Amino acid sequence: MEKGYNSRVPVYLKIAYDMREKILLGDLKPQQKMPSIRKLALELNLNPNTVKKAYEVLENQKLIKSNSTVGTFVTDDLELLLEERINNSFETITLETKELKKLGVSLNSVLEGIEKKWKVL
Amino acid sequence: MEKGYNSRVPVYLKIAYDMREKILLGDLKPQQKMPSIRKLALELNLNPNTVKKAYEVLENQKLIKSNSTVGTFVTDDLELLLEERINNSFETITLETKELKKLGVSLNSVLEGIEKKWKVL
Amino acid sequence: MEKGYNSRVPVYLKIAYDMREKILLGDLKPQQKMPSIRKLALELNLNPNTVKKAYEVLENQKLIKSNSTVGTFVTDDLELLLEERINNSFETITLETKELKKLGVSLNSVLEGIEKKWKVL
Amino acid sequence: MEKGYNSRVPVYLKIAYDMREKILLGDLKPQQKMPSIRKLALELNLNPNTVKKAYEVLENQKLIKSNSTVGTFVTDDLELLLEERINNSFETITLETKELKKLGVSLNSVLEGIEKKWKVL
DNA sequence: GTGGTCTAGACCACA
DNA sequence: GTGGTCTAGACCACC
Repeated sequence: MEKGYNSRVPVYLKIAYDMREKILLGDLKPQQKMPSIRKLALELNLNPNTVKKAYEVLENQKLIKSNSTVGTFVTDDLELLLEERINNSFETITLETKELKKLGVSLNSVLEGIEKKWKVL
Repeated sequence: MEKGYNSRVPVYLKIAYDMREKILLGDLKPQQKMPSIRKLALELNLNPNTVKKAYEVLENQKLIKSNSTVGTFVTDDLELLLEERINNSFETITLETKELKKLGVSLNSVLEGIEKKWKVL
Repeated sequence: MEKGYNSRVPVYLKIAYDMREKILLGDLKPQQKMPSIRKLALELNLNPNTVKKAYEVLENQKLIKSNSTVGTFVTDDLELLLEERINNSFETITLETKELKKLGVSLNSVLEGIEKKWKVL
Repeated sequence: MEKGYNSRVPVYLKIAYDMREKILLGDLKPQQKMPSIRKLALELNLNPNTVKKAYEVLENQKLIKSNSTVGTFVTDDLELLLEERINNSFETITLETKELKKLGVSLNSVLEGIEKKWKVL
């Protein structure tokens, strides 16, 4: 879909996404120190501001917490946070399901639709 | 200026929601004329501007179409519109499902969760 | 690995919460020895690591103090700690109140809202 | 409290705060166009990136929505958003109140504490 | 014209 | 060392 020069996902989002994966998969554990902005920038051959922006994204998602003069750390409330996320997702799904029911879609259609997509996800 | 603790959703949104229900349930049919803003305002004992705002919401959702000289009408593309809505809902559900999968929730948990809620909806 | 739809809060947090209650309510008194991790794990039919994690939470909150050779004890600074907690809560409430004022909520709405909830708490 | 060179609130937060005020007070209305990043930067004699950062803060708060190639606009869901904010604040206050009750604080102390602060806010 | 991204590099406070 | 802020200025895509 995209290639070369203009791979239209911003660099800072890719970094954020990668680090998010590492956190979710337990590669980076709660309370653990993240690589420092400068170091990661050097390593990835990027401007520190770009890395900073990635970290800001993760901080907005409460996955990490920055502490000036010390470093950046994976949140210690990770499990709680994930529970919250899961509940939120279920809530959204419930709302949309409600909508579908009102629009005349059957329960089976909904379940099948989800099941079919699940494997491809 | 002052919002009480129990004020919850603004009135104009409630009206929009109610009229939406009537349209989706076929109580108001495609191409049918909506009650005039003034009449509805009188009936509900509200400021016409509030009703106008509700109608604007519905028009943004393409459920109705305003024709300044003649009145307001339910869209004639209702079927198409509903299909679009259904697709949108499914898309949202797919996105959230993707999120849930990544967060470690099983397909069965998702399906069961939806099924359980469905009956109560 | 797998989180069911109804799993809600992780077990170790529940335990931490329960023990916290016991400490705050004076069921476990300052300087008193906490049940040993192994004993509590047996009693609750849980993995000792789960209990250990709960104790870590409480230690982070300075409610207990671990002494590797002797055991785990309720802090002796409990009074001071409670005062701190109360101040923190008041500070949070003040911040939120400030927000509410800016959003146009009246003092009476706030007070009434709190009073109403208080009885149900 | 602060003066001169080192007034320790970052410029971008001041801007965000000012614009937020304008939105909440209705000075900038829902769906209305915000001043463009470049124009505001010129006007305030700042680097566009600084203004951009301020706008990012507001966008994170869902108060505004950026639309490349067109401009930045006050959200059209403002009323709904504010309702949500109010409910959130009340929820937080309720949680903290619950905490205070458990810590042995009386209802009157809580109400008085809030009332005293309210005037100074 | 608009916002979005990214670099290069400065200075700050804190410890 | 750390993160936080800010400037200066480039290029991009979209319309």
